Amino acid sequence: MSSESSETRTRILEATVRKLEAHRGRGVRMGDIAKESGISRQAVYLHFTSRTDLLVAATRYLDEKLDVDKRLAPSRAAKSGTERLSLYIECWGNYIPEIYGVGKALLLARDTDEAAAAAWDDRMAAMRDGCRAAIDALYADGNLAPGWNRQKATDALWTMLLVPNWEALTIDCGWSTKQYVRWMKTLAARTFCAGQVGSQ
Amino acid sequence: MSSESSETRTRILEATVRKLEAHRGRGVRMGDIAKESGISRQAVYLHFTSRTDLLVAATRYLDEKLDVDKRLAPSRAAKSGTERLSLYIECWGNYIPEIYGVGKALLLARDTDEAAAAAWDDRMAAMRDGCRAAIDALYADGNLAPGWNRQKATDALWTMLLVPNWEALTIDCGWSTKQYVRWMKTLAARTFCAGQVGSQ
DNA sequence: CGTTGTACTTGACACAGTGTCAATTGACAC
DNA sequence: GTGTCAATTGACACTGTGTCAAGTACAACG
Repeated sequence: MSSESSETRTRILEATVRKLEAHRGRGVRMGDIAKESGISRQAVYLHFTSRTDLLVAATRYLDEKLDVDKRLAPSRAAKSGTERLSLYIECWGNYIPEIYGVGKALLLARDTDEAAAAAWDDRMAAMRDGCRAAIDALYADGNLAPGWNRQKATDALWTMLLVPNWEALTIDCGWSTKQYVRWMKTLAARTFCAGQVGSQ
Repeated sequence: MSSESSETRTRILEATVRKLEAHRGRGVRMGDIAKESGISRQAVYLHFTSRTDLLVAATRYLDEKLDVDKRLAPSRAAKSGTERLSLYIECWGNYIPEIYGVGKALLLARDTDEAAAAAWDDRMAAMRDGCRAAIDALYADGNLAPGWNRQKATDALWTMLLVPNWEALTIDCGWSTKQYVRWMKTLAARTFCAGQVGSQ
């Protein structure tokens, strides 16, 4: 059911993404999505078994559409750990605003739904892999700042890059995503790269 | 109604705090709280107009019980900006785990309820005041690291200290609160204090 | 042409949780 | 005793999710 790709299914996914984007992931009901898709509420359930199922599918759909892998390529091709760290933050930082609505909805569903929690955790685990790869690259260069081991450094970097921090700085404090990215790069470099001092 | 202080009211608040603490703020229903208080569900509504009203009251109750003001005294009495920053982080960092359950419940209600959102924002605004005070003290000493203005530094410090970061490091990554506090102090000192280098 | 299958519609309904309402009980005070 | 106040009981409205059954529209196929 939720694995095939029909025209209607895509229309539902498009509508879901649109609605969630528009409402920042909050208060979007199955009926709203149905209306936006131009079909009945029940028809949505013909394609997705539950709200969570739909949210998860929408996340995957968006990932595909935005081509995460392609975006990550530069970071993977980096010549040094320092460069890799910087490029990874650049990539992820600019990705957050694009998935924010859908992500937020999943994050909210997380608190009542086991499956949503798993899907979100999966997502965060993937992001964590990127963090670990950057830290490992730094370590391989002998450039991981003293006082860190790879595990703890990965923990700290992963936490820094979590969505709520982007949310706080941009939505609550009014920073632009560009400012956010710039700051995170500086902070990470200063924190994890040996011999780095750098000012803001 | 929600302003007087009867014996039953206190019992409800105690029960609420206990339940939320035990379940980390998730999935606690009005009926559960009533049962925990040893009264009927409807009786709870005789004391609190809504779930949100109860949550907000529980937050205030807990604040009073834990005596926030007293805890903040050392930080306020600090002799230097650097010390103030450190003591503030110490205080807040150790406070988070004690209010986590209730805070989380409020944070979750925030997404569906206007009043809960306002209550939480209030709370965060208070925390932000503490951040601003620390940054101002640093600035007054001429010790705010170059590249920062007070506004942006307050934004950044406030974001660092937000609950989700504690949540990620302790609950998801398994750090102790002690480790968390130590790291936040180091990070903040290194980031905001002029001439500071410091290792982990 | 009729048959069959598929996608969708309509409307009813079960379920959980919040919040409301009305009638009742029990205790204590005057 | 009578009044008052706190609490109880049970019914109910409302919202949103998810299910179910019957019906419709349409295309493919004999």
